[in-house]
Amino acid sequence: MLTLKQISQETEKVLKGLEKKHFKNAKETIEKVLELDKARRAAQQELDTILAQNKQLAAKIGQLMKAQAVDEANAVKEEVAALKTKAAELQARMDSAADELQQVLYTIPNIPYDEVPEGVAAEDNVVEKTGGTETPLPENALPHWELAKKYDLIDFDLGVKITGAGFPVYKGKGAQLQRALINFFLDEARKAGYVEIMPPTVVNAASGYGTGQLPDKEGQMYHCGLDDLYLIPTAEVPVTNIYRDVILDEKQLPIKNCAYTQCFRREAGSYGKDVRGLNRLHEFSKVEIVRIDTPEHSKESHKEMLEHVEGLLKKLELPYRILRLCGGDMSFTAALCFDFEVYSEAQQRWLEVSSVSNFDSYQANRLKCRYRNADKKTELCHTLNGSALALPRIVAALLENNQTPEGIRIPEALVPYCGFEIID
RNA sequence: GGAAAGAUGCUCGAGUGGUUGAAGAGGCACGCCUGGAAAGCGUGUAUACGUCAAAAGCGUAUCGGGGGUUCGAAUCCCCCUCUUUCCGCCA
Repeated sequence: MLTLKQISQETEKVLKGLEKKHFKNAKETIEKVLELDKARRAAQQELDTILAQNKQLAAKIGQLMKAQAVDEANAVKEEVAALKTKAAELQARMDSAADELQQVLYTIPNIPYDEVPEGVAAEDNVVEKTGGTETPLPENALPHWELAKKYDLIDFDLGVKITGAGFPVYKGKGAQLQRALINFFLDEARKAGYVEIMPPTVVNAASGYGTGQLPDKEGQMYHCGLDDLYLIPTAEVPVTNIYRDVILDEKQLPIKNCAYTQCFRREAGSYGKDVRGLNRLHEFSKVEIVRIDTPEHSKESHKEMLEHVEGLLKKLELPYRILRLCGGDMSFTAALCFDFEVYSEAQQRWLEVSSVSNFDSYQANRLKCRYRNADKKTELCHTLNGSALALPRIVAALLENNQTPEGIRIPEALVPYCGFEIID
């Protein structure tokens, strides 16, 4: 969430940012925040004074009791009683203002950086770069769900039987390909200096709040009611929460972690024409990269992450493009975000395979993830993350784009990981 | 599932009602000492909020979380959470 300092000291900038993000009632909400903050501070000032008096009187009673001056002590006690009622009242006022303030702050999204383009939706995103090799396919090219069936790689019906729609079963070379991609992505991340983490796949509510999935996306996560735990929608959640309530040393930054996990998303309300095959799943594999950094260096970090992801797509020989997301299409918590899409020749459409975001201090403020700077002062870190990469759509594009009359060709970089050059 | 014990600062660990934000030890940082290092000695070593233009300073809160008793609670009472150990069950 935004810091009170940002809101009170840079009110105009915040308002402009919220407008760019198409957040409704920005002005009223910000005014409400400032008002609640003022109320809270006023209550605290008064309360602190009373508590200080109280404390002194209590010490005095202690001394009197020791000196056996019971009558005098009792007189002071009466004095304290009056203060106590007042203190309770002020405490209640302060707490309710603080609670309400917190609730309002939760509803305010992050503000975009200046370099984020104006815009409402996906159509307004800006294509930054296009790369990779497009390979035109013959007329009778098949979409990946047909190919998956033809070569017996993925069984969607079997998934329905075992679990439900959106939980495919990978078989034979299909399963091997999954494992190959995961290892390939992890190795590439390790070579780029990311420390591998294998986190839990189930998290508690505190972690959900830490990275902002709660309360915002409550209905999008699978929830284990009996134990009040959530299946992770991305490794971002457990990995970033490693740094919740932590004060790092500046020397430790930037922290670079990567993790492979299964990801679970309910995708409530998103059934439709675009969800065929691997295009949208409830469970999928993904390698995520996460960085914790100083404010000064986070933009540089972001760039490095973009280059890393681009490198992966190049090695996989997939046609790709990089989109700079517009204010209206960015996620709630992002300050700057680039999407990577690969072109699916058979479906004739772009598929999103990665989203690389800088959250500025927004996420860190919720996480209370801070670092001690050179002056020994604690400051909020910046957090960043990106998919590197999510498997299903990569698999879709690989199958579709590399189909030949002989079978599906495996890109060179993946051959050592797969142990085969062609799926036939 | 049953039973027991426990949760204190970066770590270990003392503390059962009165200047305890918290003894002591370790670690770490800085300084002295040294040719250099070790040892030794000295100093320092939480966070949040408020006050302030800011810093210093000062005030308040915080000994797992919440509530209560009390003039006063790390210390007493209640509830919750978590951890550990033993038994049972089990991949």
